[in-house]
Amino acid sequence: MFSYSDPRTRSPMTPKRPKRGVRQARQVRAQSTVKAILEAGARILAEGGWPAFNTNAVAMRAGVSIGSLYEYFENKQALIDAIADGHLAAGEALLAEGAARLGNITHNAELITALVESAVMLHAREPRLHRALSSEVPLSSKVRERAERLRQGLTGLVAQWLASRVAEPRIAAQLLVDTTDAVVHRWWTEDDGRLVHAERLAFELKSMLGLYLRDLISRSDD
Amino acid sequence: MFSYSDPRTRSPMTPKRPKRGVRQARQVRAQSTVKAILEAGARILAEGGWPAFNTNAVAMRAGVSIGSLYEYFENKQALIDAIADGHLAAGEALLAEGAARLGNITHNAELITALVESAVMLHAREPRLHRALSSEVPLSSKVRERAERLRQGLTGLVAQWLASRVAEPRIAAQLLVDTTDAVVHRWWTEDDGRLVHAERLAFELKSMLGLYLRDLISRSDD
Amino acid sequence: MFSYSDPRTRSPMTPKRPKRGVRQARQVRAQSTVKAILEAGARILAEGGWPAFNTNAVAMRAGVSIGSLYEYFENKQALIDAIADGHLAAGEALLAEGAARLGNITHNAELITALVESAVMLHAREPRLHRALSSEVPLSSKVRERAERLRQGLTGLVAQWLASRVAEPRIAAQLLVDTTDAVVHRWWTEDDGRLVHAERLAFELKSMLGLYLRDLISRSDD
Amino acid sequence: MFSYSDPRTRSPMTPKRPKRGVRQARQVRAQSTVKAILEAGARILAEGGWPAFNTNAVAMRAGVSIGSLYEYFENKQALIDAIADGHLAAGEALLAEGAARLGNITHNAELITALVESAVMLHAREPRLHRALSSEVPLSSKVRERAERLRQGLTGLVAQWLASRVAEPRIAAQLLVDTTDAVVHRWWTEDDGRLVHAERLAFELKSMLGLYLRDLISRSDD
DNA sequence: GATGAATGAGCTTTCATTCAT
DNA sequence: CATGAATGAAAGCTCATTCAT
Repeated sequence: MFSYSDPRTRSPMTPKRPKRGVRQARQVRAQSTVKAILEAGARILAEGGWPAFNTNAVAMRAGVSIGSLYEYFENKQALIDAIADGHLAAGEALLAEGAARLGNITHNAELITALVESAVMLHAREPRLHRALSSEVPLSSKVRERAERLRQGLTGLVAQWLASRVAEPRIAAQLLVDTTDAVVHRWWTEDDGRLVHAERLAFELKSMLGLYLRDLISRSDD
Repeated sequence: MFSYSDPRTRSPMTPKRPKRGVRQARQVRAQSTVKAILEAGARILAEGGWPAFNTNAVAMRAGVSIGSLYEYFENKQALIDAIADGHLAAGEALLAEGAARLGNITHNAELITALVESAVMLHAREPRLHRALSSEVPLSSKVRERAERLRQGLTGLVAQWLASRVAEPRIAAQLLVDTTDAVVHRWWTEDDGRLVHAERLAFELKSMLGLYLRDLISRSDD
Repeated sequence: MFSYSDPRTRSPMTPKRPKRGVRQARQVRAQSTVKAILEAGARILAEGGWPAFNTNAVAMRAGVSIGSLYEYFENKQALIDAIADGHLAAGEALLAEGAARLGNITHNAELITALVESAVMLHAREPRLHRALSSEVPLSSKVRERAERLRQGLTGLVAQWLASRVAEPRIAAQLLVDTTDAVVHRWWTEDDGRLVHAERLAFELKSMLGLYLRDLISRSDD
Repeated sequence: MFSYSDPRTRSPMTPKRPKRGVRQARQVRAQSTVKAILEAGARILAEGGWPAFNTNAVAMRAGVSIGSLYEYFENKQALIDAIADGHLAAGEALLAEGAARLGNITHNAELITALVESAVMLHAREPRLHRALSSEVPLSSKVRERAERLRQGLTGLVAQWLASRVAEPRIAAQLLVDTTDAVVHRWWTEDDGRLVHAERLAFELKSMLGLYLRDLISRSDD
């Protein structure tokens, strides 16, 4: 559900020691340090999972001293939260796009396709990192809430589209979204993406969701 | 997907140092010690998750010395594997039952219901333990393979039932099984089971799976 | 104000991990470990002061692993509190003795002498440790309260003796006690005990306190 | 015993790198920077004690970069020594004043009052800073010697006044000075100045010192 | 001279594991 | 066999100090 967030929303970007007269030149260096740390953290998480994720390893991998890491992240939790935040931002961007294009969607198939495609997009980019963040890593409640909000947002979007077409849009939306996300999640995380018949399964998934959706609409036509 | 495994498959059960000239009495005591450790471990995992799971805590909770724990389990990994094995055994039992009753199932709805009910059953018993084992805890490849085999077994069972009814039973079975498991997993692990509309959602899930299944069958009738 | 306390009052003596069926044999080993740690800590404090007092150094000096230290002391604070407690216990013992002998004291001079002698006794034993504990070391409020209670106890004892002799025993007692303690403290901690004229000064101190006391009594006789 | 020291004795005041062809303007700026740092340090020490005193915090509080701090103070020790020096200077000023007025003092009571009042004055201004400097903070031997010299100076002054009146002016002076300082110190540092009966106690202290002094004089009259 | 990002030694604490009793 | 005291590698984090800009 995720990629690197725009700096405005990223609080850990500001060092603890407030600096007066911050200069651009300095900021550039600092920005790249932060970026290096976040990327190193993400890579370590993707490669070795949570057990391999320790602050010294992240700092070393980022080619930065441990002190610098703690200059920009209050503690380990803040670091993983920042990484998760970056990952979530990609999902939020996708959601925003989806919201913009929602008006153009008229056919069931389009909705279903958009849903499945975006779920796949989200998982395909960094499957191992995604798995680590969504299961192994203990995220702060703040980040968990943000992820939940993202999920609610998506469900809301789908519910909105369904509103004029089915009797209980909320329930239907939740099933559609949960099924899509859960199934895609499983396919991409189990076996480290070495899934056989991925295309075929995605087709069947869309087919199943389509059947369900059509049935819902016909039910509410009565 | 998982009760405590039969002793035959559990290697750590046999103490490292061979015992000479001792029997029954000792063995009984050993059995109960092992059982106490496994239960303590499972309870700790269920209550505090992976972060709370440390060997000293498990030994203490089991009312056993840390030395005894290491007498029966080579290391921490062997312990969690044993706990996971126990959990898997429950799933395997359910699968065996299912296999036995498969012949009696004739209607789609029965299959779907059996599938969803058993998934719920598996998750409902110890949701926190299940979550811990299926995401937080780093399991050995051996255990992961056993879990995979269980999944394959279930998929195979469903595929077998479908074989005479649809064109591509394997693909269909995988979608049915994955969807059921993934969706139920999500519902039971998100929010610690405080899911709203759980009944309603389960109904819709069955409805969706039913539609898909009926469609598959009709497709292959052509 | 202080020596090593009797085990009954020393809470950190019990390891964190509660042990069932504690055996005597084991206890002996544990006791000596705890003692070694406390003594090492006291010596380090006495020799290098608070800056030199770090848990690794204490463990090493005690000939014990750092893990053992944390087996018996929850954290660094608990360790210094335990050391301070031990030191306070000596003072409390002295106070108890004093209380027992109070009835036998009839002359001013006896009271003054007892006061000054015990203050000296307390400081003479381990001047550097005493200084470290009473100024450099950040003690927990619990220990500070205990020290305060000890002081109050002594003041109370003196006040009690004065009660039948002077108008405002509480105020007088406080001045006597504070003066004695403060002056002796200064003499013993400044210059690391290399005080010249110590005897002479103690004599003068007693003389001064005696004059004050006699005056107080005569004042209240009017 | 202490205000900010005269620049002649303060070596760290001169920046390490010699400045060529620059004057006044720079020097003024440098002076104010140093002053800001010293004041920030004093305030931090007064508010949070030694544990809160770290160079980065001082620089920030002074509104100065950490680099600038190290431009003017070789290291942390030099900084705290400079702060202590400033504090000592206030005491030295008081001592100088006292020396000037010593000739006008003829009555015992005047001496005692001057002694106690100046002790109180010294402690009353910044009790927490005073406590921090006189106990928590590890001062260099240089500063400790300067403080000792101040004490000796005061004792010498009193001894000088006593010289024509008592037999052993040095001993007597030391007891008077030590008692005053020690007792006032205790009253002002214990309980952060929330002392009850402060007035009353000061009165009694003066009374006690006066009795002692009168006795000394009468003794030497014999 | 000033800045503040960067450094890394050093400190506290945890916990899997061993081994003497 | 059972015990639990002891171990020590490893991880999180701080802060005095440096140095490129």
